[in-house]
Amino acid sequence: MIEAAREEFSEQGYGATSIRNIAKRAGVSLSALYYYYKGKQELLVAILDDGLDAYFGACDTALREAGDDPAEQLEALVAATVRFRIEHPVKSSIVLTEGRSLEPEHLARYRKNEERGTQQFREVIERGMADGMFLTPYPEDARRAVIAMCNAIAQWYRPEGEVTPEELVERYVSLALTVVEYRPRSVRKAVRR
Amino acid sequence: MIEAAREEFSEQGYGATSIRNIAKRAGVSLSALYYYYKGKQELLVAILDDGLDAYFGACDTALREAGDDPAEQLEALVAATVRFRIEHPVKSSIVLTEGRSLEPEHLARYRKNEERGTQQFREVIERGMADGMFLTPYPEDARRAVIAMCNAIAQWYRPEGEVTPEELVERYVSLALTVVEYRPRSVRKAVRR
Amino acid sequence: MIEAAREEFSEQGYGATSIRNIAKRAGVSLSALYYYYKGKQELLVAILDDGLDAYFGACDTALREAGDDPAEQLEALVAATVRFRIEHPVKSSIVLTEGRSLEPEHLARYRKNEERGTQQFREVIERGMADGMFLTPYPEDARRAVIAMCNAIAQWYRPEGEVTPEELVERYVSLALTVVEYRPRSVRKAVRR
Amino acid sequence: MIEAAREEFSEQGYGATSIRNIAKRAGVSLSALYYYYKGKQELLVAILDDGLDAYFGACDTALREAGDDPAEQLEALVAATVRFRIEHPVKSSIVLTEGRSLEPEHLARYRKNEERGTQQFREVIERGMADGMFLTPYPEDARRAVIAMCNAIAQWYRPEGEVTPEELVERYVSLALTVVEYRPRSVRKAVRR
DNA sequence: AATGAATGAGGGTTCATTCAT
DNA sequence: AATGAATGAACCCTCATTCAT
Repeated sequence: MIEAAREEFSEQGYGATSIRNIAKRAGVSLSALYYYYKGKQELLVAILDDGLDAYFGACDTALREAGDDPAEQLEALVAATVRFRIEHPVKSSIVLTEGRSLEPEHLARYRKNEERGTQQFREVIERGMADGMFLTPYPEDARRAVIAMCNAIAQWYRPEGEVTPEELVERYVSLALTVVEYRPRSVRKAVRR
Repeated sequence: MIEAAREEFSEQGYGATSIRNIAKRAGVSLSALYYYYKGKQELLVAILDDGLDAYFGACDTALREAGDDPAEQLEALVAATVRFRIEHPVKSSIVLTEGRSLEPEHLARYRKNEERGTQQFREVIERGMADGMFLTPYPEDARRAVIAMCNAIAQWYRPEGEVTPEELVERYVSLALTVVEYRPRSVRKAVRR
Repeated sequence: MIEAAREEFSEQGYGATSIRNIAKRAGVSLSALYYYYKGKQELLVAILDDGLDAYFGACDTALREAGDDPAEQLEALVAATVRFRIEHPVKSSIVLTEGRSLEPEHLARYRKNEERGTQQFREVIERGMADGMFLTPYPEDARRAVIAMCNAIAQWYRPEGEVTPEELVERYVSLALTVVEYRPRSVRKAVRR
Repeated sequence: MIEAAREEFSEQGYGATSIRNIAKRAGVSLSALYYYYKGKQELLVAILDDGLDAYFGACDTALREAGDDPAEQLEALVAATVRFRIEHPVKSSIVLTEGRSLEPEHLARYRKNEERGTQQFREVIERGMADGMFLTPYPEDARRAVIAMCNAIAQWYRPEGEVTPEELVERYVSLALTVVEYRPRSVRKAVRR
């Protein structure tokens, strides 16, 4: 039911989706849908909440398993994000595009959650800068770049493609480290001499 | 009139936009709108066509002014894209999000145009790889990353911000070169020795 | 439960009242309501029946306590009606306005009951006319006037007002006697001479 | 169209009336109805406005044609009201019952208009009291009684009945004068002596 | 060149009611 | 005795579009 809504929203956008089609797709009666959700907007809220929770859950787990090292943490975040975009392209696309369809009362909470995602990356990158591991002259833009490239995966990735998910994760981790101009400690020492 | 449509489409999405609101926003009668455009879909087509034309025009000009050097050409493409996203955020957002709202008959042409944008970047990067100027191990993913980070600008850039457009162009050019792991000829020579 | 229904019907009218709101107001589940009443219409019937019974009960009691004198009986009827309208404005308003919402099968009985109320007044006034106590040239219209003015109380009376219920009863009794042009026996004798 | 709405509202009440039935009754398409009226509520407002205007227009005319004499003016008001209730029972019933269906934004204006009707009667009666022509001990209640009895006509009067409209007007004028205990000047003089 | 009037389809939502439990 | 789940019909309203003028 919520899955059906997710797909419809994702394919046509919130505004263009008819709640009747959602019901039809879910194989439920229109009224049944209204029995469980107060309306179209509440469906969207439920979907967005779920999407954000799932994503942040994955991020938290990844961060917990990573060490303190900023590079490791950035790797963890990127890997988690890439995996999430690959495994949940529908959830991803809704979270990434339908925030604007929220009515004011739910928008605030959503924006705060969104900001939380931003902050996660920002902190890691800032710590990497402080440690001298990330050398990018534009940390904020680098952060945006990393996030944007990971998010875009949801739009183009198809499981039929030749690249395995794990291979893709590896690539994006590598790309992200390149973007922030990561220099491992050993190299830095070598350079210093 | 078309400008009004652009703004409505951009704010609410094609599906959620009412043609009446477009007319109201444009200060025209509903019938007048139908006199100039056959319908909602044709408005979208006109807007998308115009958006793509403007963007590709800017790319072509930039490429023409750049030399043969792949690095220079990548710089030109990135600069043109960033400028376009900054100066035309509305046009950009529609082109980047409302392709899915096209009915089948117009979709094919649109997809081809989209592909043309992809191809532009791909060719430049491939030439840079061939020349040994770009060292990224993942040229396709690097290309996607560059495009994604440039496109994202349309979503977050606000003219009130502290960064001037030209400063931003410079940053993104720099980031893009980082992503493809650009090594200028002189450096390469130095390294070789 | 029935009280909740009464209030909802009275505030918004039968047609505009939702059975869900009744249940909510009564603090009962929707199904519970259906367990005790077969449906919306039956609720209305119960309410109307109760309203009519209560009113006619009050009238009967009043008439029984009054003597045979038509003036006394008219006083009794008016006093009973006024009191009922004051004390039961909600019951009153439903009985007075929602008869039209009855479906045909219940309408007949309701109309007969309504007629009974009419008849009560009519008989008393006719006897007063026969006795020469009531001199109004238009007994039927006088009857309608008396009933209408008493009924209207349910619409405007507010307990916060300055007039006490008993004072109001007295006034309306007086007004009713005026309407029928009551002349006590003694006066009549005096006039005859 | 508005006439159809009037009849539906009058027969079933605003809340129970379907806008589709109004359209059907008017022989118009549903959309056509919405082309001329913004919605159900606006239809009601238009109907109430029209009803009040028509009634007050009749009152004004009647008062203008009457002299300064309070008795004459009361006669004029009663006659106008009775005629209006007879000739426009549908308009009357809506104005008299559907005020409660107004949404807050229109309610204020309506209440003010309603009050204007009240005031008209009140002033005339007060002047009659001041002149010593009306002797009723309860002028406010007498006013309410007169208004209530006139208004009730809309509910019961049927043109097939035996009483002609003009005969009814005469009766109600007479009843009203009885209610306020009108004593013509000549009589009062006679009594004084 | 331009518009007011009109339409049928479909929008989201609520309804009174039933049924399995 | 009492309820949560479910339904189909109907609700008010807005939609994109057409057409006579």
